[in-house]
Amino acid sequence: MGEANSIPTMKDVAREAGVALGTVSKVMNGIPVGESYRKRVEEAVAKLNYRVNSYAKGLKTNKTYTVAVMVPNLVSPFFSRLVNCLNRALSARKYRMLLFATDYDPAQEQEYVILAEQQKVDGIICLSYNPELKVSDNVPLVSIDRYFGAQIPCVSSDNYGGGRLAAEKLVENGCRSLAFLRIGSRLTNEPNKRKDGFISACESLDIPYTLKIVDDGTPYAAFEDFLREHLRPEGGLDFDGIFCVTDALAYQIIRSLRSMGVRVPEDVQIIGFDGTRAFGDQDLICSTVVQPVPEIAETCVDLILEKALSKAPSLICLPVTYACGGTTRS
Amino acid sequence: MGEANSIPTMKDVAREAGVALGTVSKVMNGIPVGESYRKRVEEAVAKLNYRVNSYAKGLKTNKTYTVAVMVPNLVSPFFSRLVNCLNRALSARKYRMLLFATDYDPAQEQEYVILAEQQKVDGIICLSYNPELKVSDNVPLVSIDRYFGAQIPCVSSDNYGGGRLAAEKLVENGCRSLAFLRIGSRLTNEPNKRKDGFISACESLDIPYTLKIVDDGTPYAAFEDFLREHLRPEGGLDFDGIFCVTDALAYQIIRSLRSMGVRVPEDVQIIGFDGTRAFGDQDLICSTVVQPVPEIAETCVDLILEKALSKAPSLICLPVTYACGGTTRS
DNA sequence: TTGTATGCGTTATCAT
DNA sequence: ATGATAACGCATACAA
Repeated sequence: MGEANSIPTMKDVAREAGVALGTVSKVMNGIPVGESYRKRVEEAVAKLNYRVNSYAKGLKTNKTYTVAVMVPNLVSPFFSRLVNCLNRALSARKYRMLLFATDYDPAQEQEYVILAEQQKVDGIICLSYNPELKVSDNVPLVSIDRYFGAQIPCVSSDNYGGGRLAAEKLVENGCRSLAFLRIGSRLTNEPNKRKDGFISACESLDIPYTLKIVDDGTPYAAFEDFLREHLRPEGGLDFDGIFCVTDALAYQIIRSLRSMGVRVPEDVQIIGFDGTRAFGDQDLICSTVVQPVPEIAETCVDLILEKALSKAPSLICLPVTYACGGTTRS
Repeated sequence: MGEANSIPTMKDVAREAGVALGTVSKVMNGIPVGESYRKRVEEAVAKLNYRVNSYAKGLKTNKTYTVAVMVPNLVSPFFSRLVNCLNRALSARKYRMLLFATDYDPAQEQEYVILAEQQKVDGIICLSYNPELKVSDNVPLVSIDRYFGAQIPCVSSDNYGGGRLAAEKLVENGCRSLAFLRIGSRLTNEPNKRKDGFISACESLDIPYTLKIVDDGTPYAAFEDFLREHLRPEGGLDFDGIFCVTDALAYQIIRSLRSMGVRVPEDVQIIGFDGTRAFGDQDLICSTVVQPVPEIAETCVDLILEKALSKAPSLICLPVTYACGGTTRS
């Protein structure tokens, strides 16, 4: 009795195989044992359908092969692509992913960090909107898109370079006057540098530009008002190129413009940011600055599994690329 | 020494508070203890920044408050919406999510199930493409969209009803001849019933219909060929309404038709399936049969946490709704 | 090379 | 109500 319908343990395997407990442990961990022993153990494992208990193992070894990932949500294409790549990167290294969606709520973020700490994860990868997130310093942390300080590595796209690239591409395609549109968090984060790069390029190219920047939560109508103000009676707008801070915003702007009778890209060319594709893998939504999401994911995972996290660089910017999605001339 | 920089345990808390180990355990689990004791323990916990070790706890209690979720990927909008809702549903019940993306690979699916079993999860929720998936019967399993047998509850949309609904809506909107387009797995699964419902409605309404059904992996060009075959010299197609098995397919079909000069919805009306929105939360891609994803997620989580999974219904179909996304007249 | 014994951090069963 | 102690399943140092 006792072995009937309950989950088998190492002890059961040892008894079944007629060997000692330690021998079973060695076999399960790939430590050399006599060939005949190994075989008997393997047979017993198969017969009993035995699985090592990661909880008992983790308790002993202080290693859980689990990494927590924390993002605002999974429906935004950038986040879902990111989590998808992180998941692949972790799986490839035999790690498991514990996933938390925070809905941009700082309180929830803090709560999930505590949960992850309890879970004794081997590390936390987060894209956080809580500037004062508290994390015990005995659990490795890597941040995406937000710089927390020198001790915590931050991985992001080269947002500044991406902003420059967008302006340059618009000008290359014949634009003579540009606009930058942004909606986003007021918190300082890496994506805010898209604007700085854009302005920098405009100034070195000596191209006039307009900015329309609003805080998260502002109704979209603010942008429609802005566009209408710049509509010209003879058709077109006061500018012939627009850089939108994300593809999601670009998508809305394009809709608005078309409904106003402005042609894209004939009257105005538009570049977004992210590299979003319809249904994740079909065509681009718009011309865009593509974030290197697979590389971001790989970098985060490499960092978090690194022993010497403390002497890792505090900011790693990965190169972006430009892709034409039909809302620019090329 | 030993307590200096290492992670505090219950023993440390007990010593700090000057109480017994068991007392600390009781406080951490909300079991009544004397008021003065509780206070001293709480102070010690705060001072040491103590967190219970879920691994040790899980080892004792055989309960991990963790559920494994397995889906093909996170970039497909339906999957990412599903995982997003599952995550919310689990969080709300204080459960954690272990996430596995299988990339439609049966071997990986089997491997992840084993990982989940080792992890002693309290249950597995999966959307599987492995018809012979083996799961120990001591871990609760709930399936989405694939019927594994009477012992394993399967949750899905009312795909049959959705197929009927699509046909009915097209006819309501004036269509007199319909087509059904599908690409998908040859494995029997619930979404295959969309076709059956569609046909059933066409027949009861006495409306002629055409089917174009291809296996996963077939190049999309097969559909373009099909459309071209049915192009009429005088404009339009041999049919004036199309039901596509997913929004993703509908999106491609709409593009193809427009490039062929066929107007949507003037010449032909189109309905997809899923309820996909641009960027997860913006406008619909097309007119569509909306899957009740939040309800599917809630149902799965309720089932998996249920004690008596064995006497749960073996198939639960949740009601779908129709939404106009501009590719039908209404 | 194989077996034995101890302890990881917690809960739960006991006496007290 | 509180304190001591034995498990939980495993890895490992040590003995054989």
